[in-house]
This record gives sequence, structure tokens and C-alpha cells, in this order.
Amino acid sequence: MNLLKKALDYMERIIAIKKQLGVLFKHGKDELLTEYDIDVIDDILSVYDGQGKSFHYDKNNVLSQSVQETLFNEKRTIIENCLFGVDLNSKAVAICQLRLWIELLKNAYYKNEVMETLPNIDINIKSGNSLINKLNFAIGSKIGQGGVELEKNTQKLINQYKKLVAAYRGVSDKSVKAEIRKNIESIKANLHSIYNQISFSVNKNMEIVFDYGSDSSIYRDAFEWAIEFPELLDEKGVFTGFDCIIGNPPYGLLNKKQNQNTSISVAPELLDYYKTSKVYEWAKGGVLNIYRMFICRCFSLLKNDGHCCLIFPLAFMGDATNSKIRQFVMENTQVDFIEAFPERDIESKRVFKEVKMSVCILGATKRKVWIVNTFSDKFF
DNA sequence: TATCCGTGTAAGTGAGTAGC
DNA sequence: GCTACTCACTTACACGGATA
Repeated sequence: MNLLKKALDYMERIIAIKKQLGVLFKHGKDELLTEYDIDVIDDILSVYDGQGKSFHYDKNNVLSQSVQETLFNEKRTIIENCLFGVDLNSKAVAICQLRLWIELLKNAYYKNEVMETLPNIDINIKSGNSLINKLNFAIGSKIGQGGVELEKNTQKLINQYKKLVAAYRGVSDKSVKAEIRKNIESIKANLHSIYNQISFSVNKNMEIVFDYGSDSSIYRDAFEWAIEFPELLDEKGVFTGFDCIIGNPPYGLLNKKQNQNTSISVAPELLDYYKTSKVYEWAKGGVLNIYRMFICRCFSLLKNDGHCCLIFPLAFMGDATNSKIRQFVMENTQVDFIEAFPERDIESKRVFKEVKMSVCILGATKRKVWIVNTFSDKFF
């Protein structure tokens, strides 16, 4: 939630920057917004006129209406097209969706005396285990094992999927919404079938059930990135990846009891999957800590030259068991910055007030680095 | 191959010290 | 006395290399 707040802060900064660069147009018009200045003051989007008077929405004032519509739709565009999230905890997903709606509600406006419908942004925030997937994917390649060649009608299916997702966001009628949902699920099932790795069936409640075969316990919460977010596929079905990823991954040793408590508990077969998966090869070293797998996952989802910003334990910087993941980061990314927060006892110097743990924040660009001379072998 | 044993680890904890 | 800071320490189990 802290990072979601940051993401929303940045969204408001983008709007302010657009205004400062003179490229913020009034919604639905070929006219620049010039009557008001926009800035972010103390993490709050501030809109004020030439006399320094703050903007307040008045539905009966044409200019006020135009400003409110512009702010709403700028936020809507960013939330719909740029913010995507996944969490294992369905409650966290619901809270995140609610937070995004509240953000839009701040700039909700009336049209013909009726409040403009809020978009269905819930489709961008989904529940699932982001570390588990059955479909192979790689940046710049078609998804599926063995580079399954998509036929033209399959490409049409993907484009149809994208259109349905776009339509879903804007629909207000419940029955239409349910119908689109049904069609989306049907296309997803077809894609699963086409990639020929996961079969599907329909149960007695007419719900689509994905069958992962003999490994069902492992893949129960699997999250198929390439199918759940069609925005990640181009028109030919090539996996393009994200431009930017920010995250606060969970930290903790898997299935390791500490002082009668287990930090993160997973099924033995799932632990075996993590330990043997090639994706997480670089996360190995000592007791498996889940945050190292999230680093691997994030960079596997990031397009080349894309940016990634993650916060995780400071052990990354020097611990022997972190040598492999350190080497992975140093060789496969251009590190833009690493901010260290070693002090745990002073609340004011902690990143999160309630967490004592020493952490660091990594900002990196996904880019192969061929010369890693800055650090000695001992660094790894 | 089985067992032993040192090492690593904690969204760790608590006590002591210096400076104001 | 309070704050800021440092350092030693707990606990229990996984990991991994050494040895029988």
C-alpha cells in the first residue's frame, strides 16, 4: 500500500509536469489548459489560479467543469493504461482497487446532472501467485513452450481480448459487464487451450475451470502473466513486458522455523518448484529468501531498457548468501542507484516506521552490462 | 551414502553509552 | 531524563562441506 501511494503520487506529478511542459489539453478539446496552474505540494495535487486561489469544482461553471473533467480523465488514462498489480492476498487486491477508485472519486464530475460513471479499473489489479506460472514466456518471444506459432485467427483472438478489456473498463450496465466478463473468460480459456499446456473444462455451475494436470497443487494459484494482462502481448502474440516495475516484495525464509514461528510457509512441492525452477536459479544461496525470487521475477517481466525499483533487505549488499542475486543484478542491469537504510532503531530514519529491518532500495535499468570491473570478485 | 558440525539467518531483541 | 546510536546477543533450524 505504501508503494501504491507512491505510484499515485507520481501519477499526480505526471499531470503537473504535463501542465508545466504546456502539453496538458482540456478533456475532449483541442485547447490547452491555461487558466490554472498545477503543482504537487506536500504530495497533494494543487490546482490554483493566477491569484493563488485554490480550484474548487463547480458543476455550473463551464471552466470549472472543464478542469475537473480534465483532471479526472488524466488520472483515468494513467490508471487504466499504466497501473497493473498482482497480490496473493485477495483482500489486499480489494483494498488496492478501492484505493484507486477513491483516487478517481476525488475528481469525479457531473454531466447532465448525473455523476459520470467511474470506470471498472478492477481488471488491472488481480489476485494470484506472481511467482508461479505454467506458460513459458520471455521478452520478445511468443508465449508457450517451443515458441508455438500463432495462427492468424489466434492473433485476432488476442486483439478481440484487448478490445473487450477496453470495453469492460467503460461499461456501467451490470448485465453488459457480466457478459463481457464471460466473453473474456472464454477467450482466456481458448488461449490456454491454444497454448496446449493447460486444459480447461466447465463445471456444473457453468464456471470455467482450468486443469493443470498432475501438478495441480503447485499451480493452484498460478498467475499466467501473458494471458491475464493482454496489454503485455503485441498483435502477433509476442510478449513485450512492462516498461516499469516498482515493488515491495515480501521478505522471509521459506519454511524455516524461527523462535517457534515460521516466517513464510509454503507446501513442500511448491518449495521444490522454487528451488528447481530455472527462473529462480539466481535466487539460490543459503536458506531461500522469497525476496530474491521476486527480484528474478521482476526482471523477467521487464522489457529491455525498462526501469525497476524494489525495496528489500540490506543483506543484498554484502551477505555471502546473496552473492548470486548480486551477481545477477550487476551483470544484467545498469544500477541507477542503491539507497541503504541500515539504521533500525531510529524511527525517523526507517523507510517504514513500523519495520525495524535494515533495507535498501534498488533502482535499475534492464540492460546487459558486459564490463563489471567496478567491483572485485569478493563483491559477488 | 549417511552423519556430523560449523555457518547463516532474522520485516530479530535488548542493554549500554555518549551527548545534550 | 531523554534521544541517538552501537553492539552483543538469542533461538532454532536449514544448508552445505567435511568426514567416516
